[in-house]
Amino acid sequence: MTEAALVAHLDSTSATLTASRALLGVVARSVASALEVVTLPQFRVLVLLSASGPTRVGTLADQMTTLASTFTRSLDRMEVAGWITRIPGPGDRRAVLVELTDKGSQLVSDVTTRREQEIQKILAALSDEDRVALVRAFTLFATAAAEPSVEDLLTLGL
Amino acid sequence: MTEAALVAHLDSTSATLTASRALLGVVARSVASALEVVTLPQFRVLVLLSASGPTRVGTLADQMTTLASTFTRSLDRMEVAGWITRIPGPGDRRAVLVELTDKGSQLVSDVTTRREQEIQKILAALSDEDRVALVRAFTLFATAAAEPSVEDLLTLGL
DNA sequence: CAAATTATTTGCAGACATGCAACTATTGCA
DNA sequence: TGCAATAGTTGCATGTCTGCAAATAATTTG
Repeated sequence: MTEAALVAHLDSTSATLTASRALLGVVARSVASALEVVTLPQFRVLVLLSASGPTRVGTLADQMTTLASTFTRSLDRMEVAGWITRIPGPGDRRAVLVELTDKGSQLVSDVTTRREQEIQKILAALSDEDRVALVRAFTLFATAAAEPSVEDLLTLGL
Repeated sequence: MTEAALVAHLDSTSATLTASRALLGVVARSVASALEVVTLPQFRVLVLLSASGPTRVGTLADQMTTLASTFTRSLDRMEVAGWITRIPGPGDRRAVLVELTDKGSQLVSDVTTRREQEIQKILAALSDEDRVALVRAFTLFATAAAEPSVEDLLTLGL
């Protein structure tokens, strides 16, 4: 690698770090309001349900990397609070499906909406030309990066 | 806004959201290992200390938006675990400064290092030309996004 | 100098998550 | 049919965070 290329390399790393911080700010702000009414682990459950629809207790517990016993009790609290409901599993009568209530669904979509709105506001500050360049750059990056796993994203609550 | 511009706008939002997921995956993976040895609130404290150096108990408590009483006890645990030390405040003998131990400092820098390494690996897959475009685009984005506040970043632990 | 203020800690109480072990209900296999 | 495996819940114990009120020590103000 030439020296110029090396410098560009370091430069791009730092620019990426900065962008990641800006992005985290957006994410954090969008989630903040939800975290006033549910805990982070609970919000993660809501996000999983929002993405996958009604899911077995055990499956969710696995995805959350918690013991079933822990998870059952967390579900108890979430059910009392009205974020989810338990419905009998189809076929296997041992299984229990967890389903988002309207209220739970709303909470997740509020967060998503807020996030999208803020990103649009940011993008609105750019010229059409810059916006095109940005889309290309983000796409390049996303392509080069491995698709993040569910667990990875859940670490941060989304 | 013309219809075409509107479409481009929505398009860039979705591209940004997609890339943000990749970027967040990187951040999440970098933090994950730390969260095996400290809690999220504790890691936030370490990050604050890492950024600002020795800081008063009260100042930290404010930044963490927790009561001093809660915070004192959290510090107790962190001190026992060896992440921080308390040193007498200079001048005011009521004050107590919190300072990172080498161990605590190391934990934070491990996370940072891991994140930088992964970003570099991703960027290495790009051509020099693309990398330059990316630096410019990410910088644009970070600039257009308001600088995330300390509280915003702390919401998610960094 | 005495009184009010400030910085931190401690007492007390509650909510949530975690882990291990035991228990119930239901399935599936021999 | 009978017994092992599976899905989920419950008992019990612990660790962490959170909040309010009161205590302690040191500083500042009148």
